[in-house]
Amino acid sequence: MSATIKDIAKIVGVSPSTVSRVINGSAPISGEVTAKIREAMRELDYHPNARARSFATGITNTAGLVMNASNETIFSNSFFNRSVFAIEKVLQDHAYNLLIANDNGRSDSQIMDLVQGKKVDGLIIPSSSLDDRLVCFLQDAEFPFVVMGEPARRAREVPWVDVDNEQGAVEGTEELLRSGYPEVVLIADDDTTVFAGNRIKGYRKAVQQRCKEQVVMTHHRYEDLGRRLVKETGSLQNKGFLCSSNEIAFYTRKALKELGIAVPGDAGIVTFDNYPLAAYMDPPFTAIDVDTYQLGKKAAEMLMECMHGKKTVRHQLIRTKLLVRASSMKNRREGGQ
Amino acid sequence: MSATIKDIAKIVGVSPSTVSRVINGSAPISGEVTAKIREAMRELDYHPNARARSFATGITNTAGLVMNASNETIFSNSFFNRSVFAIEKVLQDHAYNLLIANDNGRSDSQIMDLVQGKKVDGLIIPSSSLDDRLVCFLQDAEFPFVVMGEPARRAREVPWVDVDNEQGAVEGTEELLRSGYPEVVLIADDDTTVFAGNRIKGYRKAVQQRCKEQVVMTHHRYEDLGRRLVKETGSLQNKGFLCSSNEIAFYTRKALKELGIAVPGDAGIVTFDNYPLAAYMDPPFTAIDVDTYQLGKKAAEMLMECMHGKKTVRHQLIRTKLLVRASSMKNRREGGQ
DNA sequence: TTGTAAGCGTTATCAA
DNA sequence: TTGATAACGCTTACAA
Repeated sequence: MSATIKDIAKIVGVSPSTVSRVINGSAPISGEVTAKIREAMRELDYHPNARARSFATGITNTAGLVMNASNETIFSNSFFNRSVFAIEKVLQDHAYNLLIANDNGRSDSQIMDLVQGKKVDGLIIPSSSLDDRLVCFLQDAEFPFVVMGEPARRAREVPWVDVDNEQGAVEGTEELLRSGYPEVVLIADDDTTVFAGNRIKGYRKAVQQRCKEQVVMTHHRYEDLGRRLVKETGSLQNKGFLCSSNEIAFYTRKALKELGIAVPGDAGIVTFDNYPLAAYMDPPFTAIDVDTYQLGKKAAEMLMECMHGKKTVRHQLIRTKLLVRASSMKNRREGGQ
Repeated sequence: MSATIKDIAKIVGVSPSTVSRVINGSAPISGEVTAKIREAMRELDYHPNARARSFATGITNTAGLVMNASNETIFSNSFFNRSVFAIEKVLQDHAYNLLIANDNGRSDSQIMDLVQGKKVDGLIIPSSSLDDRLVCFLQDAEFPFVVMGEPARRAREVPWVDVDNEQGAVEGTEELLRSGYPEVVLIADDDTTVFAGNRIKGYRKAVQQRCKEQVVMTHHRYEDLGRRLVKETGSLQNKGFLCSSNEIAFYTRKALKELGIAVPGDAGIVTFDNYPLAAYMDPPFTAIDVDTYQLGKKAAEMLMECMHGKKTVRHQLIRTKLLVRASSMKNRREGGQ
């Protein structure tokens, strides 16, 4: 068996509490005793038992991250990866561990189990996993948590971090207008999610009075996109397309090609999200990039503050960054890398 | 404060141990008492304290997954996501939790901390994080662990799961030969990693006697790829290219285009890995798909067995699957989806 | 600056 | 089938 605090105490000839105090710096101990204890710890290769410690203190030094795997997009998505990396880093800097749980959507929620079983001191939860019942539960328990993504309900009373989708849409739209496409069309899968709503809001803000609003919903179906675009917005010549995903952008570009409309030149494309896909398209897509590392970082930092009882900013938006590539230009410039 | 086992005991008028036995089914208890205890647990909304339990039993019911973030590719990579999802699922089915730790490569390793601090009962470690020192440490401690990816050293004495890169290379090569490209060239970033070595091995096995071996290393540099290919292998006409990554495949395709060589038709491409990128290329790339879900699942299952002391298969290869798309065909068939 | 002793919630050992 | 009692390793009043 591994050495315990008692073993150290015995060897040095002090009480266990003294050893504990040296380990935690929780009380002043004479230099001499401290040195002897340190020495003994090294000799016995002593390492504090985190289990025992967390049991004694009531603190686990662990935060939980909920992933929502019902949402398949998480996979094609570097979102999760970078966020996890960032979260882990922040936690580690505070000597916290990261527990990952999957929200299987069942009622015997794993999320509640983490709280009730006292397995974690705080939670980071995707907005897709947040329902009223869970919010009530967490609030009743006064349990620290942060939501990733602006939630559809109770957004005011719950702390969250999100990407500034509105700003991203504004910048994407303006890029197309600025490049010389007088009309900009927003193409999204649907308008039911909060993030889609925010993108539409930003788009509206940007086109306001400069051109007419044209929003097309794909409902996740991309065959026949060209014809639908023509039907809903008229000629595609000289239009800029603000696409809400790389996939939409791909099918838009394909539709335009089939209709003999050059990109860039005859039409421009800007897409949300910057997966490797975007840069490798022909032409490379101008993208509204989301810093998911930052998103995770902010979420973790906010959670750390919550767990330590600090009253702090409750909502944070991460700015997007426009990566200008060929697809949004107006005058075709071939030969660029 | 939340209810404890003692509260239940007091209400029902039994001893705490009896309550514990009902909870764990660790000894036969009369139906009547059992019912009363169950009832009381419901009434007080009792949930066992996992911390206390793990302290008492010495079992954390938690497994650790090490991620190696020094390896940037992890990000563009659905690898990690799907594997994590699978691992979490297996663990959850066994009532285990998943702890994520980042290997920061420093000597005060977080990995060792998990073991020494008794935070986890077992570990899943990427081969990139495995060095001799760590292996010795884990073996000395007789600590259960499984490696993801065949390790470069000590492969025989350590349990691991990996993708069958050799088989994948065989199938990819054969697809190109079968399609009618008499010469197949393998393009890889380097030959220093185990997985690259296995791919080369598979490629060699497949071309053996059917055509001459032509292996080109990019060393992660892709400008000028066309010229280098010509220089090292001669005319690119009628060649099949087995690319070790989607990125290589992209640049190969680009180079061929610039040289006026049609894909498919004049040349064929098969790529390892099936990121969204591959399917969205023009033409869509035939891909050697890696089931990372399966990889994670097997790793977790193997770990569960290790943790429960079962002697079991120590090495597992996950078969790859060839997804045939347009890029490996011989006769151009346009118009297909 | 240090020691004593209680306590954290659960399980496990021994008796009954 | 049940109950005492100790034990798990550490922290933390309270005393000294």
